[in-house]
Amino acid sequence: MRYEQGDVTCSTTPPSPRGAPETSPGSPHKMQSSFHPFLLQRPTDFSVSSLLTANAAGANGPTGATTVPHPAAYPFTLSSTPIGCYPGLLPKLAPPSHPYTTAEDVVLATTAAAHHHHHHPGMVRPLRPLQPEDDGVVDDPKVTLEGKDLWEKFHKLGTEMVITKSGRRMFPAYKVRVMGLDKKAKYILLMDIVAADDCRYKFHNSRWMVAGKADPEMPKRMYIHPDSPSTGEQWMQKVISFHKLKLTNNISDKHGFTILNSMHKYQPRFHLVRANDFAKLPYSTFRTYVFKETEFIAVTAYQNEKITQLKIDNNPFAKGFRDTGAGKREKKQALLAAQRHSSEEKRPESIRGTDNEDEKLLDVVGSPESPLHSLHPANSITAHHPSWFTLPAAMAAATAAAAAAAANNTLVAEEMRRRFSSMQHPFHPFVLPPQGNVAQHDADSEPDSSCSESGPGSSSNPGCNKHSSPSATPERSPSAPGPSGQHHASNDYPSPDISVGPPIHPPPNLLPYLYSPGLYSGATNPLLTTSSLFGTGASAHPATSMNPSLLFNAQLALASQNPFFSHAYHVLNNQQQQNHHLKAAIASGVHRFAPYKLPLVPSTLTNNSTSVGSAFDAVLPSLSTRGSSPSSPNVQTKVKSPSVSPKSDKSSLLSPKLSASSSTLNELKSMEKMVNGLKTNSANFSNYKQCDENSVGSSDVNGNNK
DNA sequence: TCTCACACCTTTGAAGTGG
DNA sequence: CCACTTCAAAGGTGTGAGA
Repeated sequence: MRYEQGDVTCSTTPPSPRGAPETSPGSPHKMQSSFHPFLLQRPTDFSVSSLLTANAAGANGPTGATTVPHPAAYPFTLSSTPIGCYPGLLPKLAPPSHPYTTAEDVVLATTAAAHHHHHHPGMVRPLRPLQPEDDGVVDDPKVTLEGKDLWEKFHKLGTEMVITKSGRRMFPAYKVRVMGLDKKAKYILLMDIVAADDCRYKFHNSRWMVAGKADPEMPKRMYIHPDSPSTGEQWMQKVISFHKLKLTNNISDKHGFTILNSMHKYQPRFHLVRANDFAKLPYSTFRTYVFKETEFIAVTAYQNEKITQLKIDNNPFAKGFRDTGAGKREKKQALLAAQRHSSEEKRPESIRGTDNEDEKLLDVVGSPESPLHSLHPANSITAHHPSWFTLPAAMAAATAAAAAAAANNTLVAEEMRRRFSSMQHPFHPFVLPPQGNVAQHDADSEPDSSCSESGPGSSSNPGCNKHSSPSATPERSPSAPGPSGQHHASNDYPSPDISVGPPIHPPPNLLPYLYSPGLYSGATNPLLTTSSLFGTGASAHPATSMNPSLLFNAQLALASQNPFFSHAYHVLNNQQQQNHHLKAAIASGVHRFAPYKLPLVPSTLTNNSTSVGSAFDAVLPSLSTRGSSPSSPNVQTKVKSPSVSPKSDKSSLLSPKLSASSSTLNELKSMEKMVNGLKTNSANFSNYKQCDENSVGSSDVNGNNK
């Protein structure tokens, strides 16, 4: 790579609202991510019986894995009956008007389900928390990026992804191959796209440059692979493609597409979660993998002609624009070629080199000599986390399908399964404060083998902090490939940055919140974005007309911020320490922790990541923070100290001593606001708890699916 | 910077055909 | 009944004009 250690700087920027990746030793970037509860099942490829016992499966793995529920670990609920607190028949059977489920579907489904079981409508809520991962399953996931070569080609030029109002697919498609899974255990695979930094970019003089502070972040949505959940064996048999994920710049999008800001840099992430069903998702450990080469800048129209050409050359849908085709481009290129030819004949040799000017501009970006290079904030361990975890309507409907199945309504169940088997699973936005996502860290928790690479991406600069780069590791010298060699040492592909996210305790009264009219009144913004929730959005007041699904997610976010839950999680955490299963999990690198608990244990940082040279390296502002940067040498090299870097966003999250950063304070304030808003609904919690308790031990079954 | 209509292309699935 | 082919519709592309 072209990064020099000395060029690496640590961002002093406090945890960005957008979150930042937490890194851990050995390339894997373990970030304690908090995810929020939403409890739906996706029945795809699952038998009705499995649907009936979805939750039960959570207790007793479908594979026969012995998963002993530990009620003590879950102070709130532990029913094994999916129907217990999430009863019902399906509400909507008619196919959605669009291939993407909306949260509205979820709400409707859950509402109907509740009605069907004569539960208090207002008490509609997700399935009770399930016992996650105490299954004794030991796996060692290794994830490789498919089409890495192509991704690198784009990355070197500065990948651009077109976003449109109607939604646009990514190209190259995000595909991964997973190995090392437990063959019989079930996994849920997801991906999301997070802001790579706090910058807005512009394409000037054939290169990307920082053009200021980023616009308010768009609502976050997570995409669940349609085949989820499937067994490890099934996942390992094929290439896992997320090609159906669509990008949009339409903030009002109701399809569940991933909403991005144009001219902003993003980093796709892959999440691997071992869970039998969606209901367990929020409480399961997320293994997050980040492939630096998949970083891109969202655009409404291509800026770099080379990117355009690369797309045309490789995307079958764009064949019509290839040179061999008869498209307009051919004519244009022919014309350009002719012009170039004629002009070259007239120009002296010294000037003719100008043709390569663009090349240089682009190529230089990755040059170690470039001053811009020094800005790379690989060490900017800003706590990057999936700070959002939205509830896919598909999952809600799926859960409803399970409920329907439970009610012997096979037709309904089948319908629901059919309906959601082929759609994208949109999640709706809501974001948690960084604190909530960063908890403990275990340097040895993640196998290096699966996450040995993936280098830091771009750089940081004043007013523009790189944070999505999960890498807390220093840049690798161009001449000094990482431990695993040039990109592909142990594997054909470099391992991604990986992080292990924590499960969080479920806010028991999520749905009750959802139906609290007073909570979201007065606004007209249909989207209650996380931004708005945290005061960074345009809308400070949720709308009464808000899409129920979005509202739901917002509720989840809010609920998750409730100190009460944090405390519960803390208790849970302690209790779990007693559990030998948990210990085993910890030993294997999987940790649970209280998502919102501070202080946090910093992770060990290692410098074994590699980075794919990218044009993005040049998008940094001329003002380098290198010299003055508090960048800690400890961060630049392998670090196993909790003190990490004082300027690290991540460190600020991990260490109580650093929690006093301004940004952290702001986030705390935001949390306080949300909590205040939740107080009015806190009474609902007791109801929820009671319900869960009533349903404890009411189920069994297995996950004989498929 | 963004949106839109457009031509060109692939993908998908239903319908048709033959063994 | 199955496998294969054909066909049309749906939908994924980048383009370029216009806002």
